[in-house]
Amino acid sequence: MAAVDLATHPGHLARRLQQAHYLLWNTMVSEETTSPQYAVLNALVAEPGLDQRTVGERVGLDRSTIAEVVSRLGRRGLLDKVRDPQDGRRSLLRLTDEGLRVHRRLGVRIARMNQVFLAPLAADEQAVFFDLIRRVADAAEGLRNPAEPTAAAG
Amino acid sequence: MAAVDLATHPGHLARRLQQAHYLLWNTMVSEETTSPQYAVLNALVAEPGLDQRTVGERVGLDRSTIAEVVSRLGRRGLLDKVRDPQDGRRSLLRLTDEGLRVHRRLGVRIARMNQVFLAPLAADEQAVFFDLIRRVADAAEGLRNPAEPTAAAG
DNA sequence: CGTGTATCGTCAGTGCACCGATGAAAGTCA
DNA sequence: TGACTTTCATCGGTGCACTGACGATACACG
Repeated sequence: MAAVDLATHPGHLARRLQQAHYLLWNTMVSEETTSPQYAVLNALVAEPGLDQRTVGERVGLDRSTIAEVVSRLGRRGLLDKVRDPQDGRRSLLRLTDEGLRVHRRLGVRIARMNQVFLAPLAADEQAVFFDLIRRVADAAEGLRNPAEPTAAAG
Repeated sequence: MAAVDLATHPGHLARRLQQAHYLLWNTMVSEETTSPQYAVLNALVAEPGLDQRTVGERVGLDRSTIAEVVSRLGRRGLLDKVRDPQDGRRSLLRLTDEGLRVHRRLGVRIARMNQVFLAPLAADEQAVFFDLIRRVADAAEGLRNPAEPTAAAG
């Protein structure tokens, strides 16, 4: 009898939070376009013509995963993918008109969903919620990327 | 140019948080046993002989997923699975000695990992972190399960 | 008793997410 | 110029997570 309470395990809570979001997205936003797919569309709205690897970095997807997501978006005609003539290793990505349209259409629905998702928290609590999660996620990612040697690094 | 800041999207943060945890788990806890698998082991330590569906409910996994997780744990000899003689639809689960051993061994490593994971937050912030995430996740799950009609439901 | 309904587990299909290996392209340096 | 190293994309493998459909079992009602 040495069972622990999973509610005190941040990893378990993180997984449940993500599942909850997945369900809400599926019902309130879209059944075709997933949240990671939207993140890719959004990155390409901000910076058209970005290369695939950098897009992955922007949205937090590794090389294998971004390749699959891009492949699906391409199959649906939401983006175009061309080899960089300057650097034959890179794939440059650009949204199609349809891709732009999908991105714009989802924006409204996502805003509505976020309201529902965060409804249990008061406004000031929502700010704390964002801050705490971001700090934990950033720190954990920092453990992976051994810290770029900036000027004042020891 | 109508790109949004993904840092204001709770779903995106939830995904990044979970990925960060996944990486930390992989390096600090175990490469064989995943966090959901541990959750199942833990549920069976608390309540041996539970049926498969209820275990899934306890740890937040749907029927399909719990079936796969249980299958992997069974293949590794960490639990036994028998048909309920009272109800032929149910599968009853029970940890083996090896399953108990794995659960006990991981406990220490998980505690260490949680410390590292939550290190960026002060003690009182950690409490808030748990509270906010749990409230959001619970509420979103509640939207799915239409609320059991308790005595004072309207 | 028999028919209809609900529940449990499984299976097929889709999608995210990681690792490690591989091959192509680019850059470095002797 | 030729060999070494790095970087990017892809591929194969594993695992989590959901949906929808299916068969078997159990239950409830007439």
